[in-house]
Amino acid sequence: MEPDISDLARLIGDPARSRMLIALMSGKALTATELSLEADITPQTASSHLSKLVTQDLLVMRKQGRHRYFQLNGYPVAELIETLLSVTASQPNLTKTGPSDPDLRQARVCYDHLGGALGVGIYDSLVARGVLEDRHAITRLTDDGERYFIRLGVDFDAMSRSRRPLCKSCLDWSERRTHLAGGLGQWILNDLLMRGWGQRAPNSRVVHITAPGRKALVERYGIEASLASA
Amino acid sequence: MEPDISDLARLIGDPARSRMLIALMSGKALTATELSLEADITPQTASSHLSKLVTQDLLVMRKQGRHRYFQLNGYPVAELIETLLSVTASQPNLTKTGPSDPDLRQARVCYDHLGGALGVGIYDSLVARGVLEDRHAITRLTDDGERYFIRLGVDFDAMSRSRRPLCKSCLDWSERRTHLAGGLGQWILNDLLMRGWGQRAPNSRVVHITAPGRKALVERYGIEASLASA
DNA sequence: CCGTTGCTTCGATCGTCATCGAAGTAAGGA
DNA sequence: TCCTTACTTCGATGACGATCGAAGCAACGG
Repeated sequence: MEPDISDLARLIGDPARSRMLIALMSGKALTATELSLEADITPQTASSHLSKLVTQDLLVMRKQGRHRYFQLNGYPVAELIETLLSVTASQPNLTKTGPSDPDLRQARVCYDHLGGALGVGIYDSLVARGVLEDRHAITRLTDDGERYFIRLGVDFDAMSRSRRPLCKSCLDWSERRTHLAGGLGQWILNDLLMRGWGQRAPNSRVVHITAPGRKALVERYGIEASLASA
Repeated sequence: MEPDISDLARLIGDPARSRMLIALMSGKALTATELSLEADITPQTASSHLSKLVTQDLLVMRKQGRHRYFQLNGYPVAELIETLLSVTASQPNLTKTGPSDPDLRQARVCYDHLGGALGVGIYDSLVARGVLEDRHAITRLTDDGERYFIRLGVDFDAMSRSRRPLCKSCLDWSERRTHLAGGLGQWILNDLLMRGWGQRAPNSRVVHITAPGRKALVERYGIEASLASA
């Protein structure tokens, strides 16, 4: 007898619940009210849904005074959502949305790292420069790549302490190609944001790149200039 | 606007449909009648469900006379199902099944490669022997490993012609650890079956290992003897 | 040709569950 | 203290879709 996946799938299969899960792919913790707005439902409906998602371990909840903050319950859940997004996006018969948001395709947060055309462009450039090695869809950091990132400021000692993979290929749903996940993928996104080269949109996963940030990304990662344009 | 994953999830979220999808994780093509027996529903209900699964690209169908053979629509779908299995198995609040089938945990087909304790045991042993390198959950074949598999009879030229990754880590739902997927994972399963060291159970994903097969696996892959016992 | 088997389509039935109005509790702040 | 806001619980309602009996079409084999 294998695990019964239908409960899990059915849990995600409700439109309101799936919209809330997608919103939480931003990696942020959102309140119940924020999530009800995301899903365009009343707070009482959201409350009922969120209770289910917490009971069945897809979300974790933290109380802060009267606020209830919800987050995805870790990386496996994010991976599952991204896999669903990827399969959905690659199967035209399942896609009934109109033209997708160009900003979202350009650059967006994929849980804790950068996705979209920009994320893929950085990945490709790093591979072309011998920083990463992509062999049969397996991604690893080269020795040169390690030195490259040390120069950029990465603390590999701290990163090694985590069981988190350094490089992990993450199939980008909008580009259908690989962007970088893992510890280094996360570092790249955080670095970009901390330097002010881009900002996260307040209520979506979009990452807007500034004009100076564009130049900096071209220079830093060797991406094509057209990829960093707004 | 992101892809709407709720349709896909809801499609899998029906108990009868999920049972059929799991049955097809054996990698075999099954007829509509066989699938209706798997799901314990009438043929007419199965027909209705299968039509949906084909229309929405989760399954492909081939007619042979009066027989309709259904298969999973490729590796991304298998990956999605295995991810669902893994998340389900790791979340006790979602698991309401009784003790799992020990044969299924021992050795089973995961789409086209070997999973279960045996699959994980082979993986661990290959890592310990320097055939595979598992670094931060990324799996790659070492140079020694390439020679090792050439000696075993692997044709890497033929395998390189496929875009299929050589080694891919696949998270095993019963062991919660990695077994080997990709071209080499597939080769190992096929080799084992062709040599008669084990046989597939007729109506499940279980792989039964013969007594001589046990010895051979211990010798060939250096697994612990206890792992190959029935 | 005819009976059997595999599979599909149709439509009525009924179980499931998302939804929100109403009501209530708790936290925050003036 | 009192008003506002965040959130939960309850229960009735109605939309949705899985299900199977009935019927039909096509392939197979004696």
